Amino acid sequence: MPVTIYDVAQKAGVGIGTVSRVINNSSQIKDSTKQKVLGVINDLNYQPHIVAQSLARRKTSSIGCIIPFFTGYFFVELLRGIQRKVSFYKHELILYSVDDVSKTETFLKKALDERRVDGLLFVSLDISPEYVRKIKEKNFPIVLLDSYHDELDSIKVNNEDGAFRATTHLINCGYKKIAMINGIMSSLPSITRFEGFKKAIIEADLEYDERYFVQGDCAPDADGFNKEAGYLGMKKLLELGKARPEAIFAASDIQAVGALRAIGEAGLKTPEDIAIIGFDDIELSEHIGLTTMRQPTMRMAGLAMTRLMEKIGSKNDDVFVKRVETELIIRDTCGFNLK
Amino acid sequence: MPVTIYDVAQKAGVGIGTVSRVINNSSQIKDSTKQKVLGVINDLNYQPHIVAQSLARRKTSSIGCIIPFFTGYFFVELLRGIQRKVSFYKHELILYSVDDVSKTETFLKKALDERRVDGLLFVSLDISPEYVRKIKEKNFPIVLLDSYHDELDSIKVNNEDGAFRATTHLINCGYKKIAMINGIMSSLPSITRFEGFKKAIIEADLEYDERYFVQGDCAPDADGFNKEAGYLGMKKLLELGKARPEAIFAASDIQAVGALRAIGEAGLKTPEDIAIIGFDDIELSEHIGLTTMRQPTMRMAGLAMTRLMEKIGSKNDDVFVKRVETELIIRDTCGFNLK
DNA sequence: CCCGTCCATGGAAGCCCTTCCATGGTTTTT
DNA sequence: AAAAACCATGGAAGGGCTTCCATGGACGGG
Repeated sequence: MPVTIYDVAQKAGVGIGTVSRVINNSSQIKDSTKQKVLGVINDLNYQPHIVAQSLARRKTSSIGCIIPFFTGYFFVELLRGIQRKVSFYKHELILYSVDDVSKTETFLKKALDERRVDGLLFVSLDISPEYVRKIKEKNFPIVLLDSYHDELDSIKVNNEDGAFRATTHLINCGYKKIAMINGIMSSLPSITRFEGFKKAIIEADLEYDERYFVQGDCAPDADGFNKEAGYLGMKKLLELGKARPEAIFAASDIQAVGALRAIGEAGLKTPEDIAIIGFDDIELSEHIGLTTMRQPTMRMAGLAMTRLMEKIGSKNDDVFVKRVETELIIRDTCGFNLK
Repeated sequence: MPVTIYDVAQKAGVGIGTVSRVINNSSQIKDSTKQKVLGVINDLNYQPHIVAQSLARRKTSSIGCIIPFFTGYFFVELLRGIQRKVSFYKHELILYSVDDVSKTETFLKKALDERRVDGLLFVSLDISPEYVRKIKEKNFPIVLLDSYHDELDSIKVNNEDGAFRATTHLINCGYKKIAMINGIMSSLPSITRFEGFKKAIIEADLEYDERYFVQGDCAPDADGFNKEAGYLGMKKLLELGKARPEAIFAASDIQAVGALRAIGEAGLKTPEDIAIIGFDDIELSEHIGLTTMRQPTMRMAGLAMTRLMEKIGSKNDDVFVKRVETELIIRDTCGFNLK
């Protein structure tokens, strides 16, 4: 039988209220009493029962994270940053990883209705109007990370600018026939990255060729930001034969990896035959020398968590939006270092 | 104010016990009553308060996972399998990711003493005798995954055999000068993989050359199973000049990636100049054509979770040990397909 | 020396469920 | 027809904490 606050109180010859005050570091306590209670706590090896505390405090000290865990390593790196901050705030992280987009709502429902978490980090997914309404209604603390909705707090990356600069970098490297491999166009990052790509092409007075824009073919429940999509997209571009592009902007590093494979299988070399730039800067990119636009994952995760904890503390309801910038990381695949 | 079981009971004109029975699908309930209560639950949009349920049931419906999240993608893939099963069992997953080995105990303490989780999955880490004792004492449900202790349940991979077969495969490909890049030798997988490597070398009547065995140099808190360690290890082997090995067995895929980079930087090619085989079969290995020993991550995760749920259900205390086998995945880097 | 303050403290009530026991009604048995 | 067995149900107790309110002692001021 676990030791409870009553055992401690009895053995210390004080009331349970006093023990509770000691545990919670209340100021209204005589130092001698505090030491005595602390001694007993130590002797009995007492640990407060977190669940009971949660019930009484009406706080769970845990935050939930709804994240499409399985579609890419970008998320893994975000998760890293999140976990770090969660520990820092002495909270627990409950992971709701979505491997099938339809689960998003199930998880939202759980988090909102069951009151198991104090707040929610909602990563890279779309949120339905119905749940936005529910969230506003309950004034439930939530922060969108790498996602956006105008009524909710969000940390997002400047995708358009990132795509613009990625494409511009390829242009500066001297390429004229530039293609883009994108995710499915129903996702916001896909749309904005495409905008940036197109803008760069047009501002440089290059011709926008529809054949040079391919969307990730993928399984119905995925988002196209994966290896296969990159591979298949590249295949499609290679089928253009002589008209094939000289350089590729892939909307994610993992797509770039797939594309690289297709390029290799075609007996071509990077960057000599086809240059490529990715987006994300996931860990493996460094190893394969992929030029890419780095998303500041740690920073994004940190900002999101800080904001979330702030909201949990004080339920203010102004909408907070933070946009972070990407950084061009030049490696081998863009051909920049060839000159 | 959230709606409670009392509100439901009152509105439905029944007692709280009855409502509770409906929620929990008790058999002892007249169907007409059940329907009536269900109706009210729906009307009021009632959701049981999970924390209160946990307290009353003395179950949290959540399981914890202590995992060295940040040292490799192998863990990410295990986590994938774990999460899938956790959802299946309608539980929650609390993630305790260890980025600094010293945190292991902190997390163990939390999980054991605070009673926030019903059980624990302990992945790829070492557990101190003190905690083994505590666990046995409390009969706390825990399963070690990719780790081992003779008094606790564990799912482990046959590392020795895997390493043996990996090395043998290189031998079969015709290489004679074979090196191994390993993690730090204080970790069990490192030790057993080394055993397998050595056994293969000796059984093939090749000479075991000490210079061909390098341990991952790495940060003090890491385990050497990472990219840098692979990179540095390979550099060391390349410094051997003419005496350099013809083929490498890397104890993890991510080390192989690092090694590959070092090979590339030295102007050498794989597998023509130096062949390499990894261990793990992480997702990216397929893309870079890395020959490797696949660890059945999904299966391991599934087995561990199944066992854990079984233990949570019925506290039997026999020790369960399951050893799974690796699978040779032949791709490009071993040179097998060159012939 | 008495009264008003202020502190440290005890403990009841409350958080929201589950579960056990008691109850009254119904059905079966003899 | 009475006794026995059975059911569905209500609600108190209990799970382990926090917090508010009441209390009594110490202390300063008049």
